[in-house]
Amino acid sequence: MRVFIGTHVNRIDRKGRVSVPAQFRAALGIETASAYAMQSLRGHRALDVYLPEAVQRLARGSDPFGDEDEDFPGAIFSAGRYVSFDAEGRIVLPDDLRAFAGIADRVCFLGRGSFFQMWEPDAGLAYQQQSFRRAVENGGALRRRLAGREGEAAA
Amino acid sequence: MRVFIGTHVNRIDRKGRVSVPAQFRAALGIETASAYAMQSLRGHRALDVYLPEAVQRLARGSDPFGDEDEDFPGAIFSAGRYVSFDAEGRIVLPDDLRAFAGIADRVCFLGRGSFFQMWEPDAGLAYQQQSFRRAVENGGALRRRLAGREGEAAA
DNA sequence: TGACCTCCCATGTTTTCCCATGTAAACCCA
DNA sequence: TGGGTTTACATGGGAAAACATGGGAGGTCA
Repeated sequence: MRVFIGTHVNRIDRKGRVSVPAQFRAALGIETASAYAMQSLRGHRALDVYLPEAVQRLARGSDPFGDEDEDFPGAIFSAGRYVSFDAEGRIVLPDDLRAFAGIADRVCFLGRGSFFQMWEPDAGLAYQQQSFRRAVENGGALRRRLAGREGEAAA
Repeated sequence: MRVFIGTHVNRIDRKGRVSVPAQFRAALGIETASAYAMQSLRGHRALDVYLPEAVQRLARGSDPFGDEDEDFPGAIFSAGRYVSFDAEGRIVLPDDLRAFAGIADRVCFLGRGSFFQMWEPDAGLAYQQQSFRRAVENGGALRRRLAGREGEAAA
């Protein structure tokens, strides 16, 4: 199973290229030559990056969002872009996406399980800490899920 | 059943490597080449370490296009890292996790049953003693719980 | 033709792999 | 049971591989 985990900060060179952390590339799968990057649907000043399959699945209409919601799929397909990797594992970040996230010369990669995000480093780290603090406050259920103690003791 | 028991203090070398106590490695299982280390969800200045499956379990059923609630387990994925063992049973502790726990050149490993923690030694030992004292004071309830199980050794 | 993009190569740094060593615990045998 | 020996473990360091990063050449599109 592919899981995006951890926090990484990489530099953007003058050509607009940035290395995607090797761990994330591995999680995308070696056979994957591209990913789908879009303005965050979660209201963050950040970019969400998905597996190409995830977007295709959405395009086929097999998503949990009903047909009555035209905005959602529309937003997904107009606010995003496929980004492809060069031989060194870098992507070129399009200017408009970069502007949306306020990214200048460094990118903060946040692993979020089934996808990952790209942030301006200060904002990304601040968000990470804040959302982690929330998780601690409400963390009982999460802890049980991690420890494998919901139901039975497996760990 | 895999149980993490006991307290150990090991050194971090100049490359950031630290030996995981042999007992804990055995509890993780020889087939386990890695573990999941993350900022403690318990509000401690420490790192919680789980079996890799724990994260898989959490990642499963997480929809990349899910609603705002996904934001919540999402914090777990950015707050941690897979750490893998070398042939000598050591892991390298990432700088950010190390900073979070205030760990300099020594690590205190605390077994906590279904997982274990890594602490800065002074803080970890203080916490261990304090929580043990609390357990003694509330011993009645604890003993009743223990009595319901077959014999377990305490550290 | 010029701006831009992509593929390819180069380089310094970090990480991983492999082997060596000191020490402490476990084992064995008289 | 005492002493010697072996094994397991934590720790250290060098060499090789992986990685992030930088820049140039050729190709493309307007």
